[in-house]
Amino acid sequence: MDFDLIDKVIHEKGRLAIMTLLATRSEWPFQDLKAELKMSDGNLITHLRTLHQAGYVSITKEVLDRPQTRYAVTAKGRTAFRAYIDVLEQIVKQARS
Amino acid sequence: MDFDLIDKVIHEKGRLAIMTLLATRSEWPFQDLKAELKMSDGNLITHLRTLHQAGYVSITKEVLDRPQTRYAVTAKGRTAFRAYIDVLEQIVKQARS
DNA sequence: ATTTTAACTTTGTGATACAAAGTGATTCTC
DNA sequence: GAGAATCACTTTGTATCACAAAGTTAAAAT
Repeated sequence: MDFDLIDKVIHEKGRLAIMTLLATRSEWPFQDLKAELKMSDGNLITHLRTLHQAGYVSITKEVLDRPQTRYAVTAKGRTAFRAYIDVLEQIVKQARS
Repeated sequence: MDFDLIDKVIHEKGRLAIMTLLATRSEWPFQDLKAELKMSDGNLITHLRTLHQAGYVSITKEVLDRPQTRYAVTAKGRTAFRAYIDVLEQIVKQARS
């Protein structure tokens, strides 16, 4: 098992939680993520920026009633997330044997 | 899914690799761990100390031919590791659904 | 015009990973 | 017995990072 396969961008409690959420719906407004994750604004946005810079998350800014920024997983993000989950699965499998 | 269940002591690439190795045998000499993990002395020993301070790893020092320090998982460590692996499994399961 | 809300940015603290180099003790080699 | 080698550290330094708290900007509601 090569643990260097672990994607450090995803392998962080906060960002793993974000990616897991993002994977379940096509889009998430900032406020929803914040409510769900109970992170501070600063912390949440920093993680989102990190994911965005890695190309894993897209950002859509729009002003409807109030300004609303929506976040979504990109194709690249989905691939990376899937790969990360595969690695976790391998680790679980190995640990159970 | 509550990502705060993730044990930060184990949830680190290096220490996860160490725990995974330690779980496979009853005891590991320092040199064997080093050879297997390809970490620097300082990095390896720091992670081992972190694991030891958490009560997850025991240390046995002995001088045979050469000094040899052997590391092993404690009962507490085994429980924590199993719990961690359970969390990973939950994450995998959720991500796949 | 002031307040409120969303979405940031900035600042600061504290922890941590990691490498590289140094230390002390023991043993092997000559 | 002196010097080299080996093991297991420790120390030092750098760079990154998580996270909280407080400040900022812009738009909309009152």
